[in-house]
Amino acid sequence: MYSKFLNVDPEKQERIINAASKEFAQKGYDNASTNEIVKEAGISKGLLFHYFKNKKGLYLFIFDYLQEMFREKIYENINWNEKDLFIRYREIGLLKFELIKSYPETVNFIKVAYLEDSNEVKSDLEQRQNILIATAYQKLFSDFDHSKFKENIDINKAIQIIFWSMEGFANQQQEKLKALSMDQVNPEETLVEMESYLDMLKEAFYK
Amino acid sequence: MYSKFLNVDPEKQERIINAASKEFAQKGYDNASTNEIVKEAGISKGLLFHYFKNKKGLYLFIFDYLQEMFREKIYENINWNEKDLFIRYREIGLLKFELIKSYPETVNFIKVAYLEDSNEVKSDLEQRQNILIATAYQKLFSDFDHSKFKENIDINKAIQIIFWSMEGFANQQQEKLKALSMDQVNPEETLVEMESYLDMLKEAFYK
Amino acid sequence: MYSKFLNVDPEKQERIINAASKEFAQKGYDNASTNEIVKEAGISKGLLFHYFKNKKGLYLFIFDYLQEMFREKIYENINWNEKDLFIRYREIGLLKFELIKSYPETVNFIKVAYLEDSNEVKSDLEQRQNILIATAYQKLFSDFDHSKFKENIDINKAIQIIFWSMEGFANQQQEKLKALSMDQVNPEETLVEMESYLDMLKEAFYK
Amino acid sequence: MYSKFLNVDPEKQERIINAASKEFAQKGYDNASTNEIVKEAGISKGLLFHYFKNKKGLYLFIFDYLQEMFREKIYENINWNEKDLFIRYREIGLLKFELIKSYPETVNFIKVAYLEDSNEVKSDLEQRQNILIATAYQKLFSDFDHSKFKENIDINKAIQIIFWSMEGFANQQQEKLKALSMDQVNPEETLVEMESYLDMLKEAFYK
DNA sequence: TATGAATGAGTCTTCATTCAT
DNA sequence: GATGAATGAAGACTCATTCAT
Repeated sequence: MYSKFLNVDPEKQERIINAASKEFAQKGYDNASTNEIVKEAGISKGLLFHYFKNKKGLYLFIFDYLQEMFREKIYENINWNEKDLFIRYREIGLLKFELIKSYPETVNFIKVAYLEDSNEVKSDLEQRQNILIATAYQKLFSDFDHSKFKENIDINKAIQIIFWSMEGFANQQQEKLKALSMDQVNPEETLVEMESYLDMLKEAFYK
Repeated sequence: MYSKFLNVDPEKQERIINAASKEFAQKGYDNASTNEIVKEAGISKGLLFHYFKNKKGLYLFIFDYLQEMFREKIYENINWNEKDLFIRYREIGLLKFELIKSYPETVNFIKVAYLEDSNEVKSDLEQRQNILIATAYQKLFSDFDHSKFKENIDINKAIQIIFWSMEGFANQQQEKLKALSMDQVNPEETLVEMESYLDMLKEAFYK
Repeated sequence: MYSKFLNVDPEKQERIINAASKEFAQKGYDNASTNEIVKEAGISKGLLFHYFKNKKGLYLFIFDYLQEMFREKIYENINWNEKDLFIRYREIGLLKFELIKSYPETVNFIKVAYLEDSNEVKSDLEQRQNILIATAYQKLFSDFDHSKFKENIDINKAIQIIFWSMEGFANQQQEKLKALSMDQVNPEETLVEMESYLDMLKEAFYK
Repeated sequence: MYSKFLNVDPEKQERIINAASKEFAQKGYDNASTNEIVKEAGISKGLLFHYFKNKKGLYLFIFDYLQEMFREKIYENINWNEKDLFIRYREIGLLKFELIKSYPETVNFIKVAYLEDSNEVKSDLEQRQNILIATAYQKLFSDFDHSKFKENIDINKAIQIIFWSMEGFANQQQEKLKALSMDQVNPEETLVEMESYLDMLKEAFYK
């Protein structure tokens, strides 16, 4: 499918991926300009379409490529034997922080893609997201040791609340990041704050 | 500012507001077409720009107008004397449900506006949202009776967790709504489910 | 449908019709450039699409417009009471000559349109041509006085032969015209030659 | 000129000729895509231009090649000793029918080439067609026995009328063919109808 | 000989905005 | 106030042709 692209000079591949993910993340699918992408990547108009056939092909390639990259990072960095929910969440939080620090543009692309509502790519994205949720996501946010929860509560609902809280916390931190530069943020502090939330939830739902 | 517009026949005002909010909600700022708006509203191209100067002016007017409308609805329907957090959340949940049922298009506009990332209006929207959060929002989600909380917990963090949980729940419900039509949803059921989450959180954080 | 266009300054209408029919006649539908048309007509890119929606709309408008123009000329200049086939063909030949002299570009457009095979407009053209053949064409090349034909021949086949001969003659003359300029052609001579063919066919098929 | 091409594997030559003639016949010179041709022929982009220098070179080669092929078929199948015009036309009609049945794509290419009006190849084609008409064509449609014609008529004009009638008939049959598939056509019937026209013309112009 | 990546001018079409009426 | 004709830059995408390998 994308064999043409995957056979070219890796440095050029990277330039194109960076240019495209940045443009798509900033402007969304419809308003991203292939003109801008080729200008930024330093390639000709025709070449982009030689590689990807059309704008949609480029977008979905970038999506798949980055998704896969993050999936790999996650697989490598999560201790799948650990079944304690709170320990897992600490790991996830730490990893998320690392990823944002290392690949800010691309993290942003993936995040924005979940909100993309251009008719042109909507259904393809939804399909991909359903697959993702049914696989990696599932594995990441379930399969916990239930024996540690208090006995008189609905465990699935408790897990939901923890999930929502962590998402809320992450969004809050990202909002802060927008205003400040990466350097001004103290990762230690953020992680300590996250832990304090996790501790409150542990106190609430664990025996 | 928009005095020209506000002096015209109210029925025409409504036609324009409806046409514009629908178009913006469906396509986002950049992809919304002023052509479509004037066609739907039954007015001429020039008149729209006579009233609002440019597309951005129209967008921000619509945003302010609808925001204000919802603010009024909220003020009228919330019992501001009630300081119990969980009772307040029940009221908010109920009200949200009513609003979605009565003004689906406009609720959608406001919701989408918070995700709008067109460079053209981004900063103006952020400014408005900051103001909002500092005023109405603040009032809605704070000023609670702290005496009912357990004594050894960080009350502000508990309030955050409850807020994030309710946001997560609302988003989950909206996802469901997308697939189903409004009629197929059982409001009773939704509210019961919401209450069960609230009860769990109450158990966790109240004395 | 094309009311926008039909309401503008007739001189501008003419410029656009001339520019478009010339471009389409020379290059065919697909290869005609709307860029060239607007340049030649002295209007902006957007205006053309304001009038005609798209290239196809422009093409079909031009086709209908010119077709109708020629239809009117034919109706005015043919003596419909005359039922003698050979007198009718003399009239048609004379009229054709006049039209080519007065509207060389547009005659060319119509002629080329019958050979157009772009998928984009093929079916629309065929439909129009079927209608035309079923109406004007039919009337022009049928309804003759059969009593003057020799009795032992197939009259319909005789009429066909006369039709094909006149078409062949007209094409031959147009080929000559391409090489020479209009001025160098002697209309008298052409008409005399045509008559000599008609006389031979009359001798062959009339009593 | 095309020595590079003529020295390669004949099977590959054939693949290229078939692919190119099909594409050109279907879309005309300008809209034919060299991309499609190389894809269909199973060769690389560069190789096509290595053989033929450019698109025009390819087109004219194909034209000459097919023209020559048909010229040979004609020479082999026409009885050049027979000087009777009507017998010759019967032979030609029969041969045309055979060729259309055996080489539909390539016959189509030649036919369409005569209507080709792309500026890029127009003059080259016209030149070739003039040469053709001055040679093979001349021989095919002239050099008849004049002694059989009625004495008081212009024999050259009579020959023209017969030529135009046969062309008209052939076009009429091809129109029919477009609607129907080749299998649905009854060759017997077509030839009988052709003969009836020839008989009428014979009656008209022969002693 | 053979490949196919690379080019960039050209294609039609849409758009917010202006301005004479 | 109200109209809608007019603008032209920008959009995605295609194409014949070249050239390093």
